[in-house]
Amino acid sequence: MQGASESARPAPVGRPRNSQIDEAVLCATIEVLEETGYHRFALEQVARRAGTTKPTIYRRWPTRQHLVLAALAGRLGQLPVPDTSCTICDLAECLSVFAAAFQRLPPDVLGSLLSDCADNPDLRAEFMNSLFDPPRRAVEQTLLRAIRRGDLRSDLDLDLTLDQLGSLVHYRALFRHAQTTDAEIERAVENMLCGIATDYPALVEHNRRLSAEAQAHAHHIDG
Amino acid sequence: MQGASESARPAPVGRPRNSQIDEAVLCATIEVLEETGYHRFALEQVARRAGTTKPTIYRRWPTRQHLVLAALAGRLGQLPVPDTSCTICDLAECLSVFAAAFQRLPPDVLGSLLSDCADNPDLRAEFMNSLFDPPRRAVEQTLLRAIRRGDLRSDLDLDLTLDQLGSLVHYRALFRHAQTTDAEIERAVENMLCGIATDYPALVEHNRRLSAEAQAHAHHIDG
Amino acid sequence: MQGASESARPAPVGRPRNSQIDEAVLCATIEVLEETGYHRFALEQVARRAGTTKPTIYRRWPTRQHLVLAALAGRLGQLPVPDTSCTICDLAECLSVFAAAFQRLPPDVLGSLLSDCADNPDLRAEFMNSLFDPPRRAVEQTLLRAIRRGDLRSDLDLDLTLDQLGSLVHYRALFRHAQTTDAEIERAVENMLCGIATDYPALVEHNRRLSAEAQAHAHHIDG
Amino acid sequence: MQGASESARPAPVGRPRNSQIDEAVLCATIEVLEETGYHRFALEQVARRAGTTKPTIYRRWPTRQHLVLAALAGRLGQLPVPDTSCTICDLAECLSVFAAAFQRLPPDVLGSLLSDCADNPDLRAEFMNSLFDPPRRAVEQTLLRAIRRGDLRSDLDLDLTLDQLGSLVHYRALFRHAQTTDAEIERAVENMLCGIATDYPALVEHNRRLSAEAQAHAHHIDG
DNA sequence: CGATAAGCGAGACGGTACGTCAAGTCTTATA
DNA sequence: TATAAGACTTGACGTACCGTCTCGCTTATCG
Repeated sequence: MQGASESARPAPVGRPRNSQIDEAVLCATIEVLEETGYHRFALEQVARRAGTTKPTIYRRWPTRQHLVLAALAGRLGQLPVPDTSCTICDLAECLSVFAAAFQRLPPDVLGSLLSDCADNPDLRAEFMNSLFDPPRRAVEQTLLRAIRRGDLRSDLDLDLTLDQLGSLVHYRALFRHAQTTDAEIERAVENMLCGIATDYPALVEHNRRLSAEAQAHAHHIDG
Repeated sequence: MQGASESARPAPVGRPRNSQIDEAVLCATIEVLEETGYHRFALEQVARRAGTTKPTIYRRWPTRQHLVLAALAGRLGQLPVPDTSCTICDLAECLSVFAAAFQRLPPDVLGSLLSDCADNPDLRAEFMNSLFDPPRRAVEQTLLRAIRRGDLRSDLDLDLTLDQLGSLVHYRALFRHAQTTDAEIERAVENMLCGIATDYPALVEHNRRLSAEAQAHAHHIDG
Repeated sequence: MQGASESARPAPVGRPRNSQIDEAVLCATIEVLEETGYHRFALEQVARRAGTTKPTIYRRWPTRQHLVLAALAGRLGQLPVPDTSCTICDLAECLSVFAAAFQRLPPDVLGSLLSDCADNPDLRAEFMNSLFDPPRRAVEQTLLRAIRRGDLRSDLDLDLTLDQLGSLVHYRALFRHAQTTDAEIERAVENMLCGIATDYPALVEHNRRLSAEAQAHAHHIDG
Repeated sequence: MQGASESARPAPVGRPRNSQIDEAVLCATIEVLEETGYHRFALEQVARRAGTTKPTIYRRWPTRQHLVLAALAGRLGQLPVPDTSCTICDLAECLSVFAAAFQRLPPDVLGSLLSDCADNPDLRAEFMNSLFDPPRRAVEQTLLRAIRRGDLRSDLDLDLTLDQLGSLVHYRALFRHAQTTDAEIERAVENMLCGIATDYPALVEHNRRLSAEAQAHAHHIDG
C-alpha cells in the first residue's frame, strides 16, 4: 500500500524529469573528471558531453560540488561489509574493498572537493557521509564485533585505530605515494594487531626510567 | 684577483631584488589564505595587501601554486628531530611537533594545493618535498634508529608504518575529523608498538583454521 | 510545409541578445573616445559606463577596433548624396556634409584606428568601407554624372581628383591644421573646376621651351 | 648681454655621452617600426637591438613619441626645393621628392604617431614642424614665387591649394589607397592649374540661374 | 481537450580572476 | 656622471568559467 505517498511527494505537476539525463550527467562528470582533473573541470564540458545544458544540471544539483559528490558516491556504491568470525580476515577484506574503490578515483579529486566543501557545513557533512565515513564505518563495526568477541583490547581508542587503518584508504588515495596491495593490507593489519616492537614491556620500562632521571635532573637544577 | 668568484654566483648585475617584498608577499599569502581559504584565494588580493602588484609576484614564483607552497613551507620551517635513546619518546615527540605545525595550517589548503599540483610533476615533487616528506623523514629516522637498536622488528615495512603513524599528521590535517592531542599521540604510539589484539597468536591460529575449512568446502563443492 | 521558412533567418534559438546593450555600448564608446581619446581608451571603462562587462562586449565585437569602427560608422550614418543638375552645388554639398560629419569625430581617432587596422586586411577593408569610402563614393558619383553631362573633361583621372577634393574631408580631419567652412569648400570647388593659373597655355609653352633647352644643353655636354 | 654665456656650454663634466648610442637607437627604431609597425612597437625591443637599455633611451628622448618623431624626421632629412623659372616643373618636382620620401615610411606610423601627439601641444607642434610642414613649405614657396611671377591668380587661397596638392603626399601616405607616380603628379598639377571643367563660365551661369529660381520658389512658398 | 506547469536546449548575461604585456621610473654596480 | 642591467609600479589586455536569466519549445497532468 502506497498510502504512505498520500501526504508524501508534492504532486508531480508539469513535465516530469527525464531520468536518463541524470545518468548521462553523472557519467559525463566522471569522464570529464578523469580526463581533465578537478581543476580544469568545466561544467560546460559535462553538459556538452551529456548532451544537455548547464541550467538542466543546476536544476538537479545546486552546485558543482554537489554534482561531483553525487557522481563519486554513486561510483563507490554500496560496498559489502564482511562478517565472518575471523577478525583478521574481516579487517583485511574491508580495507581491501575500499582501497580498491578509492584507488579507482581520479587522482586530484578528493582533495579539491574536500576543500571546496570546507566553508559549507552541510556540504562538508555530505562529503564526510558519502566519501569519508563508509569505509570507516565498515572497519568500525568489524572492530566493535572483535572487541565484543574479546579479540581486541577493550580500552581501544576507536577513532585513533580507524585512522591508523584508514590511512591505507584515504591517505594513500590522496597522496598516491605508495601502492596498496592485498599483501600490504595484510601486513598492516598484522602491524596493528600485534605491534611492531620486539619487546614492548622493555621499552616501557626504559622510558619510565628515563623520565624519572629527567625529573631528578630537573629537581637538581631547580634546587 | 677576484679568486672570490671561484664559487661565482651569477654576478648580481642590475637592480637587486627587494627582499622585503618576498617577505611581505609570503606573509600576505598566509593571511589571505587564512581569511578566504584556498578557493577564493586571489593573487590580486595578496598583491594589494603586500603593497605590490601581480607582475612582481609572478617574477618570483611562476604560479600561484609555487607561491602558496613557498609560503606554507616557510611556515613549517625546520622542525627539530629529537634523538634520545628512548624510542617511545622520540616517536611521540616527532609526531607531536608536526601535528601541531600542520594543525596551524589554513584548513582547506592542503587538499586543494595537492590537487593543483597533480598534473605538474615538478610541482608535485616540490609539494611532496616541502610539505609531505619532512614529518615522514623525521619519523623514518627515528624508526631506523630504533631498528638498529633492536627495539623494533627488523622486518618492518617502513612505508606502511609511516602511514599508520603519519595519519595523525597529514590525514587529520586534511579531514579535520578528530583532535590530535599529545595524549592521543602517546596512545597511537602504544597501539603501534604493542598492537591492539589481546592474544594475537590465537587470532592467527583461528584464521588458519578457517582458511583450511574454506578450502575444504570449496573442494567439496567443486567435486 | 515549412516552405515559408525557406528564406527564413537562421532561427533565433537561445536567449536573444539585448539590443539595448548594443546601443548603450556604442554610445559609451563614443563618449569615452571623446573624453579620453583613442589612446587611454579602455574597454573596461566603456563596459562600466554602458552598465555591462567586457565579455559581453567581446561577444559582439571581436576586437576593440571593430567596436570603435562600428561606433564611428554608426555616427556617420547614411549621409545623403545630393543630385541636382548643378555640378557646382552638388560637389559643394557633398563635401560640406561629409566635412561636417568628420569634424565632429574625436580628434585622434581616425589615425590610430587606421593604424591599428593596418595588419589585418579584413579589418582594414572594413575601415575603408565604412569611414573612408562613403564621402569618396558620393563625390565620385557626382563627378561621373557631371562627366556624362559634359560638364567635366572626359579624360578625368577620378582617383586623383577625388583626393584633391577629399583632402577637405579626411586630410583635414586628421591633421586639423585648418578650418573647413562652406565658403572654403566653394573656393576649393572653384579651384578644382577652373584651375588656379592665370594663363595655363602660356605656362605649358614656357615649360616646353625649357625642356627643349635642357635637352639641348645635355646634348651639348654629352657631345 | 649674454655674451658670457656664448661659450658657456653646460660644462661637460662626468662621463660624456656615447653618441654612437644615439645613432644606434634611431636606426633600431626605424627597423623595429618597419618590422612590427607602430602598434606592437616596443621600446624594449629597440633597446635590445641597439645594444642598450630603456633608461638610456629615456635619458635622450622624453617619450616614445619623441623618439619615433626624431627617427622619422632624420630619415626625411633636408629635402631640396627646386627653383627654376618654370612653375609646372617646380611644383611637380617638389611633390615628387616628398611623395617618394613619405612612401618610404612604415605604413601605419604617420597616423598613430599623429594621434599619440594629439593631447600634448608641444609634441604636436614638433610633429607638424618635422613631418607635416616641410613639403607644404616647399610647395608654398613655389606657389608664392609663381604668384609674384604672375603665373597664378593673385587671390589664391594658399592653405586650400596646399591641401589639394599635398593630398598626394600625406593623404596617400596615410591611407595608401592609390599609387603616386610621377605621371600622376604631373596630371595632378595640370588639374590644379587649368581645372577640370570643360566650360567653367557656363557652369557658373547655370548655377546662378538655379539659385535665383530656388530663391523665387522659396519666396513663393513663404508668401 | 485545452489550460497549466514544469522540463528542456540554447545561449546571453553580469561577474570575477586569470596570467601576460609593455610603459615609464627606480636603484644598483661599473666604467 | 653616464651606462648597463634589471627590478619595480601601474594599468589594461583578452580569456575562461562561473552561476543565473530569458527565450521558444516539448511533454506531461489536471480541470
